[in-house]
Amino acid sequence: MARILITSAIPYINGIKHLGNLVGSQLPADLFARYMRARGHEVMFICATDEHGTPAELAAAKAGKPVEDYCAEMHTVQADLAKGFRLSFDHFGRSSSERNRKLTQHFAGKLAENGYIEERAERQVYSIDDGRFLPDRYIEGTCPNCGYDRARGDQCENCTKQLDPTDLINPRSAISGSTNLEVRETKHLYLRQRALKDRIAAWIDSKTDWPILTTSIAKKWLNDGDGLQDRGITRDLYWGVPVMKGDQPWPGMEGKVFYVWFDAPIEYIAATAEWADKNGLDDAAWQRWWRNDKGAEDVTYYEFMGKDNVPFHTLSFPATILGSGEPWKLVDYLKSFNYLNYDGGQFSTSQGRGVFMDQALSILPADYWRWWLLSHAPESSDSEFTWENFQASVNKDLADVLGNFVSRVTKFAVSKFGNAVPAGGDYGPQEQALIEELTGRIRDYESFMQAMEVRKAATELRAIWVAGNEYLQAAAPWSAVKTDPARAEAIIRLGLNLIRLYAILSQPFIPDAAQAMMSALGSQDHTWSADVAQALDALPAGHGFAVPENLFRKITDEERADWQTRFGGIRS
RNA sequence: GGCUAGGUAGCUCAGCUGGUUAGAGCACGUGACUCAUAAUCACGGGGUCGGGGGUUCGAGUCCCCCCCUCGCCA
Repeated sequence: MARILITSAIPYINGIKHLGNLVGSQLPADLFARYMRARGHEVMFICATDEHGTPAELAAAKAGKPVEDYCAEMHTVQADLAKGFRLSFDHFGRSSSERNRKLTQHFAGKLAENGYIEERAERQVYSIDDGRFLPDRYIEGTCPNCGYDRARGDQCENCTKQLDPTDLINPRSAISGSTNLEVRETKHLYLRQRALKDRIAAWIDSKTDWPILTTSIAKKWLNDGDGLQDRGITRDLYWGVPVMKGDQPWPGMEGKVFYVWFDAPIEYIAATAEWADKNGLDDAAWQRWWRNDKGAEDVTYYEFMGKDNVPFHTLSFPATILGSGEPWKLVDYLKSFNYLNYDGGQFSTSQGRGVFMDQALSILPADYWRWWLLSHAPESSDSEFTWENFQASVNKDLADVLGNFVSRVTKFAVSKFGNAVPAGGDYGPQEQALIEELTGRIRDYESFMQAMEVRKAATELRAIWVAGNEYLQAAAPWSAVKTDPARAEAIIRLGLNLIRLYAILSQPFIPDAAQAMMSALGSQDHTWSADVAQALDALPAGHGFAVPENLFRKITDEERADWQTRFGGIRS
C-alpha cells in the first residue's frame, strides 16, 4: 500500500467556477484520488479556497459586505458545489485560516533567515484620505492613450494599453474617489528566486516523466530573457496574511500583507493541518504527509492544475520550500491541463460566458458532467464543449452503452428467474473469452489511471462496458432460455456479476451511478479484484437483487436547444 | 514581435524512439437480434495526415520555409 498526497489547484474565492476551471484541476484530481483509494492506497486529497488579495476585496465591496463575511459565504457556496460534484476532498480548507497565516509567516521567517528575502525600496501611490498605499488597480484616472476616464492603474480596459499608475491623468482612489494622492517611498519584500535558480532548474531537469506542457512552461520562465526573476511577495492591502518574520514583527513592514500567490500554495500544507485539527488529531498526523523528517519520505505527491498555474507550482512554490531549508515535501508529479473552450469561444468568469458549476448541477446530475468532462479533458491541447457533443456523448456512452446494459440484464433476469442470482449452468468458452478480454482491458485501464491519462482511461472504460454488450449479444440468453434454461441462467449470473464489476471500475468516473448499481445488487463490497474470474463469481447463486431505476435518462433535442440558448449569452 | 502547444476521416480525438494496405468513438449506410432506455451487435463507405521544399531504400512521424488556431510573455 502506497501513501499518496494529492492537491488540486485552489479555486479563487470571488465567484462560482465554470466547467473549464473544474475540469482543469479539481475533477481529474478527484478521479485520481478515488482510483487510488479504490486500489487500497492511503490517500490524502486536499483542496481549499484561495481567498486573499485585491479581487476578493473588490468583489466583497461590490457585494457590500466585509471581506471576511464575503469569503466565508463564498467558501460555503464553493464547498457545497464541490459536494454536489462529488469531489472527495479529505479537507476543503481556506487560505485565510489561522493555520495558513502561521505557516506563511513561518516560511517567510525561514527564507529571511537563510538570506532569500531582500527588502527593496519602491515609489508607490499613497492615498492620504484613505490612509493607505494603493495597489495599481485601486487607482483610476484618465487614460493618456485613449482618453477613457475610468482607466485603472495597471491597464486601460478600453484600449487595453498597459499602464503605470503615474501615467494616469487626474488619478483618484478607487476606494474613496479621493484625488488627494501622493507618491511615497515604501519598502517591499522580494523572494530571491534568482539565487535559487540553479537548484530549481536541476530539480525540473530531473523530472523527465512530467507532461511536456508542464516542463516547457517551467523552462521558459527559467530561461527566457533574463531568466527567472526575483518576485515581490508583499502588498499594501488589508486582506491577507500580515507580514511577520516567523512569530516576530518585521520592522518596516507594518500594515502590509503577503502577496496572495505567496500564501496560496502554502495553504496545501496548512489545509492538511486544518484537516488534522478538524478531526481532533495532533500535528504529527499532518506532518507525516508533508515533512520528510516526520514520516513523509514514502509519500508520493501529485499536483493537478490548469496551465496558467504551472509557473507558480514549478518555480515560486518550490523556491519557497527549497529556500526554507526545511525538509518539506516537493511535488513528485505535476499534471497540468490546457483550457476547455465553450462553443466556439472561451469560458469567461468575468463575462459570465459558458456553464458554471451551480448551473450545471441545476440541469443534470453530477455523473453526466463528470463523464463528459473527464472523457474530453483538455490534456494534449485545448478542447471544446458543445451542447451537441455533450448530448451525443452522454446519451450514447452512459444511457445506451452502460445504462441499457444494466437495464437489459436485470430486467431479463427478473422476468425469467426472479429476484435472485440464478444457479443453473456453468461458465463455458464464451465466458472464458470475455474474462480474457476484460483482464487485458482492465490492465490497460489501470495503467492509464496510474499514469493520469484521463481520456485514454475513459476510452478504455467505455470499451469495457461495450464488451458486456458484445458478450450478451453473442450469448443471447433470450434464445438459450427457450432451449437450454440452465445455459441462460449461467449467462445471466455472469451478467449480474458484470454489473457489480462495472460499478467498481466506474466509481472514480461516475460515483453516483456506481452506488446505484451496487445498491441494486445488494453489494457493498468494492474490492478491486485483480482476478476477473473471481470477481465474476462474487455474487453467488441465490443472492438477492433488484432492478434499479434507469441509471441515465437521455438528453432530448428540446432540452439541448433550450440550454444552448440559456447558456449561450451572458450570465447576469 | 518572441516563445510553448497544436493543425490527422463530417465531428471529437489516438498514432512511442521514421517501416507492411493511417486507427478509434460519434454521425452516416446495410444487415442481424428483439432481453433492453427505438437500446444492442456485425459489416461497410469516407482522409493527397495545414501548404511547399528537403534528408532517407522508406516520413503523419526527422530538417527548413510559409499559412492558420490557442495560450504565455513583451
